Amino acid sequence: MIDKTYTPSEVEGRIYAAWEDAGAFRAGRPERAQAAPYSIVIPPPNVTGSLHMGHALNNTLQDILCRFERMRGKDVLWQPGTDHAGIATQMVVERQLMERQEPGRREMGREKFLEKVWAWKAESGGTIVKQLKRLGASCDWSRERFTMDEGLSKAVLKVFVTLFNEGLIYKDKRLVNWDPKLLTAISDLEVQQVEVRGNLWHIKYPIEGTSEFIIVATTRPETMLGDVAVAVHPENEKLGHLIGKFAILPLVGRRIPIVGDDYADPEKGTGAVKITPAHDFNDFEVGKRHDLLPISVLNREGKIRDYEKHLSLNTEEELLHRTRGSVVVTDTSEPEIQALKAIPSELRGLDRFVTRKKIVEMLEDAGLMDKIEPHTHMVPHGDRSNVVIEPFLTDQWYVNAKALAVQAIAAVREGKTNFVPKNWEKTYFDWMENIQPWCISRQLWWGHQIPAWYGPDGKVFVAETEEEAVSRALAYYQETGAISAGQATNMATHPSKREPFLTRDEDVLDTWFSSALWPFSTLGWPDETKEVKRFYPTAALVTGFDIIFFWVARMMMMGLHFMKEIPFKDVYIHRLVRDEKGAKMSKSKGNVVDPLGIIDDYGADALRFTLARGAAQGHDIKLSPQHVENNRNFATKLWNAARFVEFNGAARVAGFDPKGAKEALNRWIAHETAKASREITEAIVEYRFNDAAAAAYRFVWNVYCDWYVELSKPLLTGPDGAAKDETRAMAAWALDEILKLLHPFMPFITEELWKVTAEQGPKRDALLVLSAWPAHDGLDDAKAEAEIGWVVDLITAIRSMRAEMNVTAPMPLVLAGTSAETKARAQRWAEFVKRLARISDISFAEAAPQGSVQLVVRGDVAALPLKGVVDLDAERARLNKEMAKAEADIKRVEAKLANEKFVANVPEDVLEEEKEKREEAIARKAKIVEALERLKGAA
RNA sequence: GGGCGCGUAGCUCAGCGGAAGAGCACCUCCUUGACAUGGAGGGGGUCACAGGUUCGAUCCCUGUCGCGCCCA
Repeated sequence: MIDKTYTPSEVEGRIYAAWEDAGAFRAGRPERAQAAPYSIVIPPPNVTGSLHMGHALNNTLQDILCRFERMRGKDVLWQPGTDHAGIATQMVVERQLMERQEPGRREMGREKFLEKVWAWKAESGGTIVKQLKRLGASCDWSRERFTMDEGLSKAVLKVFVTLFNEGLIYKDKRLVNWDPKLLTAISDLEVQQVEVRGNLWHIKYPIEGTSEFIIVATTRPETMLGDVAVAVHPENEKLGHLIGKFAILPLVGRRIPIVGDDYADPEKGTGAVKITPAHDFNDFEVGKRHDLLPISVLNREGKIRDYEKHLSLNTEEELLHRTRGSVVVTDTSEPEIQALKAIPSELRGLDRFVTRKKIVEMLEDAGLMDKIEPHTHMVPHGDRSNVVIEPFLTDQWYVNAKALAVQAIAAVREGKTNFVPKNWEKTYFDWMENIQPWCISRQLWWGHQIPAWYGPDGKVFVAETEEEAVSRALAYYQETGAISAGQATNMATHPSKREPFLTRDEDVLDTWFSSALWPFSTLGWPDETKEVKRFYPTAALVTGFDIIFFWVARMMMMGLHFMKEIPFKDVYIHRLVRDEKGAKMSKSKGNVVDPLGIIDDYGADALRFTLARGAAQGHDIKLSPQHVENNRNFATKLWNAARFVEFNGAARVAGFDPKGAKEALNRWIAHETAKASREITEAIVEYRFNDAAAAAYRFVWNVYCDWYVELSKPLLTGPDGAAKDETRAMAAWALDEILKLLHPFMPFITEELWKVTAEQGPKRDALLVLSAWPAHDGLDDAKAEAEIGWVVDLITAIRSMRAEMNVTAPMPLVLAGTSAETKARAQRWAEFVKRLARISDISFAEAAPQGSVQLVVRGDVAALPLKGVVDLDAERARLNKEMAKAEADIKRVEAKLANEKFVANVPEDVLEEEKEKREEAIARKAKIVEALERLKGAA
């Protein structure tokens, strides 16, 4: 017996467990050994993460694809896992240490700290996995991977070393985006531009040997300590003559050249800009063009350097702990030392923002501040730390992304990988074609430590294992005579003796470096596993547009370089889930909707169906509780339809073939089922999730429930016999097909119904999740459609008239001047029409009785003798309205047909169609005229 | 400044060359045996604006105006 109501919270956990117990999600099930493979890798959520609405959408869509393809018989691998989220995880654990008042990361040292991180991961890292299960995600959890696990780490090392040996990874001194709070480099992509209201300070720089000034405008006066030039546009009429002269840098007295460079926009600010190559990306380029040595005046914490204390960019505290491997140790040049010495002592060691204030005061005191203009501009912020990012000159590891991008661009150009919707290609190309070197080193501890070892002279040895790096290094230094054979042997056999002769790079790789390998590293690469062979390349990648650069592009590069093949055939890009008002969900706005809360209240199926129905390509989804409620109602509707079927003894019949149905009603629902399954299948294949969901919704509610169930009632409650048996079998069959068609969208309720409906009829072979997707051939039936379509239209027309005329009482129906076919049809369906349209009796006549209301249904006249029952004036008004419509239709079509050019240009079938339209409209008008005549007679 | 996208019923959105659609909301009626988490019916749109292409434009092109997002 099916319960009266469906309670998701009582069912979902049990159903999920049943799937897992059956190993339903496992790739490589023996019976599918010959099946085509289908694979998707999950965009790995952060191990620190918990499920938000974006995940819910992303994973619902992947789950629809996976369940669909699994039902289509494929050997599906949905590869799950999480990434180690270097910065985020390290921050979480450090915060935890602080809260517990335990020693900090530096105090406990790298090894101890990493133990703490792993302990944290073991305890809290599985949150999101549990949450994905509540959503119904059919991942192969037996293959769950983690970017820091052994296999993936092996892949990372292999890739790093290979690219290094190929010259595609190298160390370089460049400006990076430096996070002065987290004390690490971050990539361009981790920087958010934030609009900030600041000032444009106009500062007077004295011109050497004159009493004149050149005025520069800047948003960052504190960087003037590191100025190396002033630039003006070479064609600047007012200032051009100053090129070649020198300015005297205020407060420090350093002499700096005035150079001509078209970077200085004559229209902007004062037309002259200060050049600070060590603290600005544009200035760095200008500096290079003019051979100017950068001067770094800030240390890694964003404080003014103090040359008396130390000359590295590290602070004193850092110096105590540093080893030579740290990339931040940078040699300081002699001119730089001189420049640092010139910095007023009261500024040294001050924070950058304090310095700004102080410098402004000092300049004002010196009378060198020309003016201060309020100025709103974009300021880079770290997306994790939320502090202002500092362009910072350091040694870091880079990937030559430009070289790797060539193939990645070509693969999309050649259509090997397709973006859906297609227009994302443009975004991809724009970025790929202007790609910058990818900074992959991070000054963190949690991550894949860079496999590079340095000798005493700074020479670098890169290898997958320490043994290999050490042996190569020792051989090298033995050859150069730096060490003796004995020393070499000693260090080779005793790891503890290596330091400080050989030290390992302390830094780790960007988390995205390991994520870039995800489509193959998770399959076991670099080992030659059967999974790599079978499941690479993957079929589709489903992700948000925000990580096209971070992730998609990099997977393309790495996949093509190492696997010689694209990582995925299709990239489906979905949009954002917004709140019901269309605002972006954010913690600070407090409008975040928790998917787990929605699942608690409405069930996972309702949430999934809502997201699927909203997932139109290229559109954000506005999620309102109202929509979720509607889809919960849809689930209820389905549940009740199943109850109806069960009550009426409509059990499945073994070997039932819908093709053999005799009853028009049954042939009709088979026809409609085939149509719906075609629509749904095509839509999913084309990633039109909203269309697929809408087609399913329409079929279940507006076809099966509204008409098939209603029309089947007389048969099901009527006398026993072949027709009743057939209807029972068909009702059950169609319900089964519905369960299958809805399963990818609403897996829980459909699986539950699959189970409870199994109590009647033959035993089920398998869980719904593993059953076969509907493929219906030979069920299309135009004749059945014409028959049932007529019944539906007739009933609808009568109901409509009733509502309009406000007539509720039963009434007789007279079919006037109908064809033999219609007459036969009416006789066949008399009982149904009577029941659903509240008709007391059906009769036939040559002409409609006087004073009757006449309806035109598919060309036939249905008359309802309502003299004295309805307001005939109202009926006249209704008919006149109909007539106006018919006349307008005729007029429009005739205008077209009278147009010579139209007749000449239009394709034959369109012309035919138009002619038919005309005939239909004329006939319709005639019927209306006739009806009006009858009415006249009745008055 | 460059790029992408969007302005269609009160709301959320489909449609994207041949007679304006759905869901929700709204109004009217209905506790008839699956379902009131329901049923039946209805009203409601110069498809942002202005040009152009076409026999024909919500759909294609150009421009304007609004609104997003991404990259400088």
